Amino acid sequence: MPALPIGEREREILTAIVETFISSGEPVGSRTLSRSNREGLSPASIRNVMADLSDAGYLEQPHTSAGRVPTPEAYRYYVEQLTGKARLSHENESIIQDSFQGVSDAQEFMERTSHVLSLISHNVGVAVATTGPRNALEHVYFSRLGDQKVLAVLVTKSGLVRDRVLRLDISQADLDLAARYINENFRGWTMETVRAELARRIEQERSEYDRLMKSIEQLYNQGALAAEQPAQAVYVEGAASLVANEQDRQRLQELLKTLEEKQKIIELLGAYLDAKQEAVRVVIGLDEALPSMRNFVLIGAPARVGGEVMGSLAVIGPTRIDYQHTMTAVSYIARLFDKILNEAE
Amino acid sequence: MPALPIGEREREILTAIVETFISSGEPVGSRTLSRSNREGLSPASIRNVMADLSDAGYLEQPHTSAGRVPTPEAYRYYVEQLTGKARLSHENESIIQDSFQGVSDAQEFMERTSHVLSLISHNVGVAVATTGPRNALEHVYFSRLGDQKVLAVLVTKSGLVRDRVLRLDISQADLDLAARYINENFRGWTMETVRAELARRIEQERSEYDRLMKSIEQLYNQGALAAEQPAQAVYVEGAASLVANEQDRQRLQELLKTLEEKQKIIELLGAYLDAKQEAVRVVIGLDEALPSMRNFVLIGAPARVGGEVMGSLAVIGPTRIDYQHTMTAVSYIARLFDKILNEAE
DNA sequence: GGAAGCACTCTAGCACGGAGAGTGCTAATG
DNA sequence: CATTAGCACTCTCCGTGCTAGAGTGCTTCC
Repeated sequence: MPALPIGEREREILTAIVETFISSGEPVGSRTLSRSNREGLSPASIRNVMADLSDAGYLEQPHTSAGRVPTPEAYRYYVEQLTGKARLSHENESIIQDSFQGVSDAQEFMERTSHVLSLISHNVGVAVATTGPRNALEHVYFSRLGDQKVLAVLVTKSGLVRDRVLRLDISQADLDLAARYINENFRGWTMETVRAELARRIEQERSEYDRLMKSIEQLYNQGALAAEQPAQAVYVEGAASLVANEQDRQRLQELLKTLEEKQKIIELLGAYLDAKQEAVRVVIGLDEALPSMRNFVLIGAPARVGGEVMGSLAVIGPTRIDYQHTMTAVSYIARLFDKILNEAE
Repeated sequence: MPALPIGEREREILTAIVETFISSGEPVGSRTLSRSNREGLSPASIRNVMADLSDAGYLEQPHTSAGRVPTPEAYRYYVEQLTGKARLSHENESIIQDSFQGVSDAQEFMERTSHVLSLISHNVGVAVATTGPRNALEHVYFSRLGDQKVLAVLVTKSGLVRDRVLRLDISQADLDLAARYINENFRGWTMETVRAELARRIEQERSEYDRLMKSIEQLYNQGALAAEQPAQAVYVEGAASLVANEQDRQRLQELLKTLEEKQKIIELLGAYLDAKQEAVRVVIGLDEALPSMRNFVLIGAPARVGGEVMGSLAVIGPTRIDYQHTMTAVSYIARLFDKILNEAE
């Protein structure tokens, strides 16, 4: 694959091919391109450039007498040179405004986000609300449910609620003491420091017989304070749109199956959307993370509140996606998230 | 459609047709049937019976020279005459045992249920956990999250947790008083009586200036004690299996879309699975409730704990579904639900 | 360097025809 | 008299052959 110095003409033709293919879905021929190209180059000249772009690995031909199709490389190049200055359309803006009307907690925001993203992008909208280790503890809350069972509720500053039932046999009085101890000592700490500090204290006081610490240790061991993602906080919507884009039934089936594996979706977003990045990220070709998602694209961003990552949102779609508008929508919603949840606290 | 007195021979042939069609998916011809039929009737005799069954509305022909396909009427008849004595296969039994290992709350049970059902039936598994008005209150719990926001957590005896963020400005002290009042007075009551009684007391003491009652009224008005279904407690899994069964892409798309509308799924189950019914219910033809589900079938049962309905579970699939095994699995899981959650309380 | 012309390649779509499966009817049969 | 064998008929499915169309690469000309 010889490196090609991409000049103005090459750039123009490549973006034209990408855009035409995105909107038509069919291999782009030199004739078609010559007609739409404003400089009025002849098909033959375009063919020359196309041949070069093929050599350089930007274009592919399904078969000898077909037009050209962009490779992942071409999409990457295309996305790179997008200005990113597009405004959200009025229609989409009002969809978004309507959808987030009255929403005030992260959980609910994320749920709507997946819906809105799938609506706007006509693809799969994904949103994950993370009860991450960096979230600040608001309080915990334990309640005996019956023999051997304790309900643990963990509330973060941001209003995320994580509940789980533990198999433990501790009296309500002891549970109350434990909750009180944790709330009084650790309110406002991040979950990760709470856990670390608790582990330390448990270790330290193990020698003495301390009823309180013993309850706490049991609760701790059963994961009462684990802040990982509860499965139901992954929202995926718009699977139906895959039907229109994927011809191969076998693959369609695999895709749908993958989308139902929430854990994989969490990993996918986790792998590509890191906390540091500011803007929208576009990942072309998801096969590294998920083999079934070869040829798929992720357009996503972390969801932050005042610098703290609270989750992520993304659109998953075929390489043939409207990059510009989707990126704009994702970035808009990510900012909206910060705004709405900031004003709340 | 003349009524046909269905005799032994008709019954046998009809069930044979239904079973053959379910397993092959292809129109059943008289020859095929004659071969598999143990009585060894000739194709010609079978044709006579088939003609009668067609007249009576039990069979249809895609075209003149094709075999016969059962009508919804035929499926209803078929299901009716099933003995229901089938045992769960060992394989399925161990799938179920493994999946519900360590599960102890309703929410989690339901989540797994949708998964297991889709796995066993190779169709769409659906489960809804209802925080119904008949659930008994364990306790409520309010926490101020910041300006104007209050987190309300409602826990039922059965371990269902329902949380929501309310827009209210009440001090934490007042919230604590309100929670305490409710917990002390109403613990163990059903949500519907709690709400009724609270409404009564609020009304009664409206005249006097009572700070406590005023907080409670605000909380009440904002729905802190509303027990309706939160959207995320609907679990749908196995959409991928539709791809294999539905040829028409247009319809496939509609189906997937419908499955994402949780509200519709809740209504669907609500409409067909009522609390009184004991056993598994089979509904053939869902087009009344959901037009996109023409030709689809629901096999479901309410999920009870000690007589109290806590949700419902069902398999949704094409008319060409393995009724016997699916019914067995649904009924088994419904009983398991009662067992697991009973032992818990 | 760009454009025009031309031979070549590959696919999509359609008509055609035979094989196969299934039916309904009628006449023969135990 | 119910059952069956036989037969003519119908309809789909599938492979074949053909054509139109789109697109390419290469060579030649400006």
